[in-house]
Amino acid sequence: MSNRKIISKDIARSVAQACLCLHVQRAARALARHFDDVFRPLDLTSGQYSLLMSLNRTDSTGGAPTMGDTADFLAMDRTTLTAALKPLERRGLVRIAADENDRRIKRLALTPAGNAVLAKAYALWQEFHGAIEAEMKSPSADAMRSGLIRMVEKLERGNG
Amino acid sequence: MSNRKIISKDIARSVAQACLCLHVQRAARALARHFDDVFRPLDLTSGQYSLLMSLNRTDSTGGAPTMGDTADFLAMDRTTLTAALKPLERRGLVRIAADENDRRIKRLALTPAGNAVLAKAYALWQEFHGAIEAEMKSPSADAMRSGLIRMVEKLERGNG
DNA sequence: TCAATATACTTTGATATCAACCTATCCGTC
DNA sequence: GACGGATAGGTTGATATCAAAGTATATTGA
Repeated sequence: MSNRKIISKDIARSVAQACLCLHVQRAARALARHFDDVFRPLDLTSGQYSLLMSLNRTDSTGGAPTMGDTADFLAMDRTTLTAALKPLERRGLVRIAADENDRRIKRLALTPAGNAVLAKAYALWQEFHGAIEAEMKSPSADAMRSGLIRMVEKLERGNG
Repeated sequence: MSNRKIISKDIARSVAQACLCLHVQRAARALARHFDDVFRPLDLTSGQYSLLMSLNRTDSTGGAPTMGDTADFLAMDRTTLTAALKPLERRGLVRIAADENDRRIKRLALTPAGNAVLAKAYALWQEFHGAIEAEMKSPSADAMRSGLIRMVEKLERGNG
């Protein structure tokens, strides 16, 4: 008894109800599939949409977003971003250029083609994202979103 | 003006605040990294933990969980599950066997080794998951979780 | 019976994800 | 300038993710 080596079905049930990891991953997969479908006419995934949209930002100095900057914003490993940019650069949607003053830094920018695709994707996003929020009723979506944001802040602070 | 082809920084900012896709993916990545760290001593990822824990269930007929059954539970594509099981089966943590009556169906089960690893992982999970919930204050974690669950239900119902 | 359809799962190919390790550049100090 | 440490990214290898197309088994209907 004291040296319990087997997880009972009751424990498994309670973990399945409580585990944030499980529910966040489930939601991530279901949402990604949904928006992958939405953006399929543009040959864009939901992750690529978030990445392209994130390039309309400035870094802490007001310049174009950098690799590290963007990876932090997306709560993504820097090496994941390197890989994720490759198909977008290959398609000519994103331009990557070394900073003039610090050759270590790479600055990311949307090309005109990237901007055009993003504008079309934004129209789709508005339609389908609005539908989801409407179905969830706003307060519930808001509570979920603020919980997610707070959780990421706390998780990232630890590793920072 | 009417044929706007460029996403302004203002629009990008509002999308970044509102987009559930972005915030759920961010949270999924941050949480996965965190629990990957937690489970690293057991050479287990957070996703593998959820998968192993999900095998302590019964399908709709009361039998051992099947592939499709488990994929649905995790809101995961069936082909993803096929791939995810391979390292676990190779390590001898999971056993996969064709159903006696319907050879199409594969039934999944934890091996004794799988159960032992899962029991150790569960102890770690309790400790670190409790800490996250405590930091978030319970009502906020609860609101987030129920929002996520409701969202997945609605998303999966559509595709069914 | 047997042909058509449906169901359960697999394989392949592309992208996503991260850890571990590596390279290039900058900065401070001597 | 040269060394040492710090910073910014890249590469490799393993797993995760899904779509498209495929295989095997079961069911249904003529």
